[in-house]
Amino acid sequence: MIGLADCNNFYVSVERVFDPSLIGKPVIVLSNNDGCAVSRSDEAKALGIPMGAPAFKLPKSLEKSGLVSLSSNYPLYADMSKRVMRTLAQFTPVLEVYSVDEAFLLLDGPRTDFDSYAREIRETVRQWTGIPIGIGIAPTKTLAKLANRAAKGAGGVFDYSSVSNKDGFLASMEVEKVWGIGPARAEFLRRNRIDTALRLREANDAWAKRHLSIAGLRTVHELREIPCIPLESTAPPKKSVACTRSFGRCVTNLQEMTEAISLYVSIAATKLREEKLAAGKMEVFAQTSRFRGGPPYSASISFRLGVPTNYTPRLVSQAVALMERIYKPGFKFSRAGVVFTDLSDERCVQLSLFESAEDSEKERELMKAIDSINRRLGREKTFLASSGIGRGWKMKQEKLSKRPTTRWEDIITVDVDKP
DNA sequence: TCTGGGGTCCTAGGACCC
DNA sequence: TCTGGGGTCCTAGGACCC
Repeated sequence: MIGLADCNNFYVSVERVFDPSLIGKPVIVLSNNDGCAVSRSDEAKALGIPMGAPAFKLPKSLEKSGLVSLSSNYPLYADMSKRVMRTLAQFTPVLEVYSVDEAFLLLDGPRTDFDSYAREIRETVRQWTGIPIGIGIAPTKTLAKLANRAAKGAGGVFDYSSVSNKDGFLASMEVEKVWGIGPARAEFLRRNRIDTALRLREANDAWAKRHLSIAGLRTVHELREIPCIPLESTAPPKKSVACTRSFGRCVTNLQEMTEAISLYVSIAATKLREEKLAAGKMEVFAQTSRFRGGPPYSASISFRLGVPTNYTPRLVSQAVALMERIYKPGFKFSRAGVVFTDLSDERCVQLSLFESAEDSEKERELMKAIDSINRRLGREKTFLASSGIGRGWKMKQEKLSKRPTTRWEDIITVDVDKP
């Protein structure tokens, strides 16, 4: 049996832990630039504020209702998320952290009274962290997600396996409530008279595969209590790392665009290093706003990095060059970003210098970078393979190692671009 | 009239999730 | 004036290979 634990109104609940005066009030947490509502308390939902509502469009009258709008504080939410997950982990041998506020738990164990066990888990999380959660229980992940929705109106815990009228339960669930059915598929399904989870469960396999893809067929099977989506206790390695931002105002010159992309690249490169990853490919994009007037423009360009790297200076100068290629004067830009893909572990890293190799300060910088890589790799020596190394480098090179190597993971290449 | 067949790899775009 | 950010997976189609 699988449990899905989900934090209620997570960001708002975290804010309430640190400021209890917010309890009982309508509260929303806003996205970057205080753009739109990304988390709402029950009281805010009752005022009719939809998910994603733009803050500037909220009627003034809501202030009179006591609405509190907070800027988001993601490091705080990430920290609280860890605390909640650590608590949940005490109750299960297999915990899959699915998102910042959700986790699947394997409930097969000595306890078979799932409902009271889930209530115990729920109460412990509330006592230890202050965060209210709901738990849905079912034989498959997809059904556990549905059960979790039902838990909201059932005292925080809902066990699908103990439901006597399962058809009735599934018939009461609209098809877009099913995990994996988004707006586009829901509209398609409704056109084909499939408007509830029950009707989707009864769909023809071949038809479902043709129109909903293999993932949709899995969803159908999961509704039939056939597990198709396994629990994954260890997170698979990341396939991309990104930093993208909306500006909050129009940007109409290249200078600001390159400044923005430089910042985003350094943020994303820091993430790479934190995860001990190196990127093999970088993609830079820039867009105009789809909400504002003016001609629309959206462009992206990708660049293969040759030897993977997470070294900020090299990535920044490359990203600036890419931005210069896609930027077009005359457009009002509202968004830009960088996405790193083709990730590998950072044993294979390219460093780069953009000043003269004879510059002693730059030399020290590079040696520091190599030292820090060696420390992270738990290695005494990192091998240096490069062309274009000036006289000043010969000695350092020998100091590093003379051992020949042919394996990529032993190689750090150093580009020395003279000004 | 009639223009192979089978495979891989890459990319772009769409859909979905929180 | 002001409309989020970071991910994953799937599919179709093109380039390329023999």
